[in-house]
Amino acid sequence: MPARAILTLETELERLAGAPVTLERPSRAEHGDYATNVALRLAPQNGKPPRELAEQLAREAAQLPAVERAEVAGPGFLNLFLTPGWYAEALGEILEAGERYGGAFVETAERVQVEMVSANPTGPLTVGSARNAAYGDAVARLLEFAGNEVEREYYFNDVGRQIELFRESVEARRRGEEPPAEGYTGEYVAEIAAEPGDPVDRMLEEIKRELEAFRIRFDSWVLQRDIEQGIPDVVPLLDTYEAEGTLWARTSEHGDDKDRPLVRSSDGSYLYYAGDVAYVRNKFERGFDRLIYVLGADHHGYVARLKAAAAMLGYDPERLEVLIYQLVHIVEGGRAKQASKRRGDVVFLGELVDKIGMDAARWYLVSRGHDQAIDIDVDLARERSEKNPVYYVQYAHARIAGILRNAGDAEASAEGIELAPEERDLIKRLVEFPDVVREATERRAPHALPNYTIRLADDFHRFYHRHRVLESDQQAFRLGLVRATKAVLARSLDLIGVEAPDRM
RNA sequence: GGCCCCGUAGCUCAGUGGAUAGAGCGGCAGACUUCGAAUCUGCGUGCGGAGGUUCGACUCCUCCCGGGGCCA
Repeated sequence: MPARAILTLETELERLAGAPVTLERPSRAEHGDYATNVALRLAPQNGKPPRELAEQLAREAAQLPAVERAEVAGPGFLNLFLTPGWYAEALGEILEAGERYGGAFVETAERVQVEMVSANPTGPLTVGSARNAAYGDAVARLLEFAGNEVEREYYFNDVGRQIELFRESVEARRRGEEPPAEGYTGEYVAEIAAEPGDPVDRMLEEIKRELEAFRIRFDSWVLQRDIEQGIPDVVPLLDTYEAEGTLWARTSEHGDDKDRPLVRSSDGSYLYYAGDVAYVRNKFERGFDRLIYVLGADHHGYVARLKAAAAMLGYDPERLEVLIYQLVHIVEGGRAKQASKRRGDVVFLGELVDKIGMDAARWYLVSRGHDQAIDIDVDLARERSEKNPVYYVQYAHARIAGILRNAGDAEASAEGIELAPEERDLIKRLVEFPDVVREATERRAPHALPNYTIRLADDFHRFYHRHRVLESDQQAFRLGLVRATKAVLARSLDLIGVEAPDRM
């Protein structure tokens, strides 16, 4: 959903052109404030040269109140230069909306569940889980801001081989014995052993603390044990057959590349997929319109089988969405390490936060595309953190807060008399925000926000250096401009779970 | 062998059909008696390779090469 000032202009141009028009920002200033390629797209069907169509459109567009002048360029682009009145309208819209600007754009709100992290409570959260958390939470925040109702869920194993192994490892430690073969040996095992109580419960408490500190609030914590109770009810609902002493689900009929085993006939024990299906059913029965799973790239095989589960249960598979992010690799001494919680040679979320800080950690983990694998060199983390762009963006916010403190209750306005290039650029950047948010939400790609925020901070810093806000001949307008900038910076940072400080 | 992700500047990465492909880091040279210098200004012969689609391709299609992952 573009800003209203853009939508209005597009609608007027559509009326003139008789075809859909989308405006884009040219990279070069001499190509105008906005441009459209509508003449290029229309030329083939009209049998006229694109430039001729563009010339006619330019003459008509120049009559619009928002348009100062319209020019034809290149193969047939229409370049528009806008009036101060248009800028005032655009800025007024932002000031009116404040931090709500750019949000609440969905046509029909959905009840969405985002299941994320869901790491086994056999150790503290790793940086791999932290990426899941940072990415999943940013997607959830975007969906909320868009106008949906979102719940965050954490699913954890409280039964199974790894859990038993973890308990045995801690108990062996308490008795002063060696851990079992393939058991857990990390330092945190000793710390848990030194305290009373069930190791799994303690670990789970620790994980909850870590996630809260990481600014993620979960609405529900679901136990594997509880979900598995639904298995006997769900198996009869599926398309199954018996072969090789096993009951199979015919998932290959629903887009999976092969069928999945459900029940071992010899002892009636349930296999892993049976639990997956029971969980899918459980989620749908709780009334969600959309289920989102956030999984690492090593789980990409789950996509087809989870969608097959939804289909077999009679739900539209489109309502079940699996977001896959690429893995985090640990690099130490220039060499990649094989991360293993069991052996303890892994980097934990807590260590990353200790080295680079909470804001830099959240920023860093979400600022790369989720399709991009991340390397973390922990030795370099602190050094790099001092140069993290998050501080550049936060500084812009703090600077504005300082100006507004000094301004007291001075009046702010959207009306500028004469607009400098830096003021036009800053307003156009703010006008981009609703599009950035919508696209980031629809593509489940929150990394667009850090990138946008850097450009916004950049435009602000440049403006700041060339123009005084207070005690200038345009104080009210410039106060309006920086106030709008502050609101959009704060919202952008909030969407990725980073704080927007008033002082640094 | 099948499937998924990636190859863009020295390094880390943006850019899912538009004009002369961008930012951060690193490097060099400048700017504070003025609202916060954690800032600003200037300096850049790069899209792995080959075909194809299009008025127009980093972007879409096919094949090849290279890196990561899952399954067999």
